[in-house]
Amino acid sequence: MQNQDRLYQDLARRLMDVLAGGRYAVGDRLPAERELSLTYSVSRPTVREAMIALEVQGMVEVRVGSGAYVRRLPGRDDIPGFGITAFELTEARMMFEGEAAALAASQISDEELQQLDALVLEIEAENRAPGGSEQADRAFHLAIARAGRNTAVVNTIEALWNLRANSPESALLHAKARSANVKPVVEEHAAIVAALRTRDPGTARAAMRAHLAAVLDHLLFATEEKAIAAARREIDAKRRRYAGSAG
Amino acid sequence: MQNQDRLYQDLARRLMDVLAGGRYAVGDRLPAERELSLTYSVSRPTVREAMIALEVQGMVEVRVGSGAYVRRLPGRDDIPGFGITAFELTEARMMFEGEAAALAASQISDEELQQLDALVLEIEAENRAPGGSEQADRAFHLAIARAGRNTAVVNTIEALWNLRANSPESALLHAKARSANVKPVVEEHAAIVAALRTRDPGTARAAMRAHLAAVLDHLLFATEEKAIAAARREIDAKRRRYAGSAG
DNA sequence: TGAATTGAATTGGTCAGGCCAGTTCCGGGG
DNA sequence: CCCCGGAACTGGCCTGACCAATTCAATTCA
Repeated sequence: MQNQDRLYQDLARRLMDVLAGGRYAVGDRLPAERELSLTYSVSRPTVREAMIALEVQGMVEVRVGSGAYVRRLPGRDDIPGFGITAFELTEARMMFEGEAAALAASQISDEELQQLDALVLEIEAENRAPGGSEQADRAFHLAIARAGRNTAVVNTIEALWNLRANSPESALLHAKARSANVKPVVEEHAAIVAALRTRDPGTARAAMRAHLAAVLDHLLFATEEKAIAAARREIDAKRRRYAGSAG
Repeated sequence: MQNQDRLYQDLARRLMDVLAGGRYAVGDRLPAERELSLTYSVSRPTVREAMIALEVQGMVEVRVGSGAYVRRLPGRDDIPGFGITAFELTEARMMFEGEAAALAASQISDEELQQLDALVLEIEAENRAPGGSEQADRAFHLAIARAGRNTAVVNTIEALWNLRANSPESALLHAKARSANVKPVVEEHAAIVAALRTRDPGTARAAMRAHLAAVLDHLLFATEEKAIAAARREIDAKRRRYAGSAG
C-alpha cells in the first residue's frame, strides 16, 4: 500500500532529492553503481534503471568506465514559471497578447470572427458556472493568436497560458479576482472581437490591452497581503510608465 | 566506431521509430519484454532500460503484469518550434522584443546600459570571427529583456531564442543573412542602446523593431528558393499591414 | 443458463552473479 | 623528469531465476 512505484522510480526520486540537497555540484561524480546498490539495498540493475531515468531527464551524464556525473541540478528550473508572479504573467500577457491581437486584426477571417463570437458566449456561461473553468477563456485568446498566422506567436501565447497552470498561487489569485468580476470580463472580450472586426491593428491592440490591464487591476485589488501590497504601488507606477507609450 | 550509444538508447530509438511508423495507436499494447528481447536480439534488462527511457519521456505507460501501452506518439510535438519558419520566428521577435524593449526603457539602470555598450562591442567582434557565434547577440537581447524586471517576459524571449537552435534551417538562414550584413547589425544594436538611454518606451520599441525588421529583410533577401520566394510577397504585405500600426 | 470462482499462463519487477571493455591512476622503467 | 604498462575501478551487457500482479478461460456453483 505504501509504495506502488517501481523500485527504480523510488530510487531515482531519492537520488534527485540528494542532488537537490546540494551535496553535489554540477560536474561532480556520483558514487559507483555497485556502491549505490549497497547504499540503497537494491540490485545493480535497479540502480542502472534509476540512473537511466536521471540520464533521460538530463540530470546526469554517464561516462563509460568513468562514472555518472551531475549535469544539472534539479530545482526551480524544472518548473517553468516557478518564480513568476501573477502580476508578471499578466503584464507579459498584456504586452504580448496585445501585439498578437494587432497582428490578428490584419489577418483574421470572417469565419474566425464568428468563432470568437461563439467563444464569448461560452466564456459567459463558463463564468456563471461555480467551478470556474477557464477553458473558453483560454480558447478565446489562443484563437486570436492563431488568427495571426504565425506559429511562433501561437506557441508563445500558449506557453504563457500554460504557465498559469504551473503556478497554483497564480491560478488561485486569478480565480479570486475573477469571481467578483463576471460581467466586465464578458464585455471586455466582446469589445476585443469588435475591435478585431474593424481590422485595425491599433484598435485591436488597445482593446486587448484594456482587457488585460483590467485583469491586472483586479489582481491588484484581490491582493490583500501586506507584503505584496507594498510592491503594488511600484508595479502600478511601472505599468503606468510603460503602458502610456503605445496603448 | 559505428555506434557509441548504449544499447538501450539504440533500442529506445528504434522503438520510437516503430511508434512513429504508425503501426501502433495510442492505447495499444507493445510486445512483451521477453518478446522484444528476442526480436531485437538483446537481453531483457536492456529492453527494460529502453522501456524506462520511453516511460520517462512519457511515450509509454508500463502496467505491472499487463504490459507496456502507448501513451503518446512521437512526432512534431517533441520538437518545440518544428514547423516554425525563420520568418515567423523573426516576426514574433519583432513584435515581442519590441515590447520588451519598451518595458526595459522604463526600468533600465545606468549599469545595465553600460553592460549593453560592452555587449555591442562583443557583437562586433563576434561578427568578424569566421565561426559566427551568436552568443553575444543572444546575451544582448536577453539583457534587454531582463532589464524589464519581469520574469515571464525574460522567459518568453529566451524561449524564442531557444527555438532558433531547434531549427537548423532557421540557423542556417540566419547565418547566411548575417554574414553579408555585419556593419548594419552593429549599428542597429548601438541604436537600440541609444534609444534605451532616452528611457522612452516608444523610442526603444521603434529601435528594436527597426533592427528586427532589417533582419527580416535580410532573411527575405537571403532566401533564393522559388517556393519560398512565392510566399515572400505575402509575408511582406502582411508585415507591412501590421508594422504600420504602432512602429 | 448465467454469474462467480479459481488456477494456469502471461507479463513485468527484481535479484544474483558473471564477463567484457573503457578509464584512471600509480609505480616502475627509461 | 617523463613515459608507459598494468592493476584496480567503472559502466555495459548478458544469463537465468524467482516473485507478484494481471489476465483469461475453464470450471464450479447458484
